[in-house]
Amino acid sequence: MRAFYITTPIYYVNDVPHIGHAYTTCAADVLARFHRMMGERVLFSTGTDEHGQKIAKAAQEAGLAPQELVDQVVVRFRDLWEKMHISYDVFIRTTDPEHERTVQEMFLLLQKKGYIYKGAYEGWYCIPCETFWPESQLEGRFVCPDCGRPLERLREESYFFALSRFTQPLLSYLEKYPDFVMPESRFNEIYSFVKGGLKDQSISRAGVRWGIPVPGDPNHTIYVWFDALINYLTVAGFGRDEEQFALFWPEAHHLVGKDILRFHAVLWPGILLAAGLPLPRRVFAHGWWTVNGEKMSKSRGNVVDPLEVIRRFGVDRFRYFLLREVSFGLDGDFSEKAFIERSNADLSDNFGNLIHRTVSMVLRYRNGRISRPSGYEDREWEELLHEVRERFLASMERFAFSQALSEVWRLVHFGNRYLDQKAPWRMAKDTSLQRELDQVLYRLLDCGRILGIFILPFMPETARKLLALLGVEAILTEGNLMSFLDWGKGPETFSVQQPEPLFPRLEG
RNA sequence: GGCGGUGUAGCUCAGUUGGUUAGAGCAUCCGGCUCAUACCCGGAGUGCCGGGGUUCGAAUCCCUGCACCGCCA
Repeated sequence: MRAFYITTPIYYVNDVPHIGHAYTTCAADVLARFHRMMGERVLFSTGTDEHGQKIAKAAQEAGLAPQELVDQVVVRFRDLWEKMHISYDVFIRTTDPEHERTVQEMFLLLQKKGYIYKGAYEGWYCIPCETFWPESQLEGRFVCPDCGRPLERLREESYFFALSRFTQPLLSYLEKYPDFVMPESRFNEIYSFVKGGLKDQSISRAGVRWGIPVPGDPNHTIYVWFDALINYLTVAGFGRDEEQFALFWPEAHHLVGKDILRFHAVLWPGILLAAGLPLPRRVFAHGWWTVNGEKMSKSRGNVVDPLEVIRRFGVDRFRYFLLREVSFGLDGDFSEKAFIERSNADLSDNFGNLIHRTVSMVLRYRNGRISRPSGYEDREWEELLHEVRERFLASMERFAFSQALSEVWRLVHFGNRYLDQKAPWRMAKDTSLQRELDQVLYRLLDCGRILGIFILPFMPETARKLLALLGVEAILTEGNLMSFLDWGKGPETFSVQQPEPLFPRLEG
């Protein structure tokens, strides 16, 4: 049985969840649900990154112990994922003992293999912020970019990971697997970055207490990114569950924001190569959301709260908008106007209304029951579905969610056009056309059933409602839905319920 | 400054290896329908950043100019 391992980054808990977190996690959820729908073994993980100086400082300011602070913020993430219908299998926290053990194990492994050495880290340091700043971020002015106070040149003992030794192996790997980093523009960036030569990476901090101790040298804690990246191994069962690890690790897919691509596409592969482990199948960097054309920031006060969007518009409208509005990988803009227009046009007018008018006619002309009539097959429908399915699958393979959805909507448009052309309301008045009326209505119900399957990964709640409306929700217990994605795979007799609009139009 | 990318309809974008009259959605205008959530269907449009080149043929390849974006320094 095929396996699929999909991860979100673990989110840093110095921030409460916003639309960016929701975006990545939603996309990961769609992939997880899609691969489950195809009958694969799926492992879907998300979680929180809880160590580091910033957390310790925030806790101190709040008068809490670091662990108390992170415990509080974690609840907000878990709560949002529940409300967004995120079907994660594992919620990992970097403070989990299991994870801390894995990180130390990896540290020891790389040390044993000779890829970790002790050296000194020299840079510009802000004493109040307790942060090192690389010269490239200082623009020639030696003041702290955070607080504006003067920096001091400081030298600190540190453990280093010999990343430079993996420049050539990583370059070869990128050449061999051009799909390793997606989209292509990001691949090019990473490739040229690696080509420029990699530097060894400091992977410990001497002054930071809130972190995982370096094995055998408790004055040092492990650098947050080394700590964080290894979460993907912890989840997969590294050093703990060999069977699970062998199944899922080679099938790992990482979804990341473009800001953290380099850690995932350079440092992380370096660590894995050093450890002698396979690299993930894919690292996909998606874009950012602006709000009403402006960058989202706390100081502007324009941060979109996903809970608020869900409360006002419903979870499936939100999920649909996130994945349909912009093509995955590009930046997008979130605005109420765009949200309402997208939702009304696609979900209410085209999709919801097609279902509604179909079911209404089945109720009106056939008391809600239609048996599969002979000769209901239709070549045009069949050809369209086969093409849509093929292109849908190809799009999903490339994480091209927006394209996948627009493929599905070709069926929706065809359904509406078909209804207009056939005009069943006229057939109903002509006793000689009763058989044809059955054929038309059955095709449309079957189309609704197939739409329900297609949208299941994207809008699970709506899919469930739709399939229940058509009386075919039993299909949801099937392990592999792919074989039901064809004509006539529905029941011998459709028995529909009284319809409520799936997506009432929103007032702008 | 180096490398990479983008520039297509009013707006957001798609255009596979160069091959008929360049597409989609939204917006606009006109017509139709009445099963439906004032929805849906049909039609009308307008367009390949500027300049030069290769070719029987260029949105697609090459050169150049301009504008914008990303990564790096």
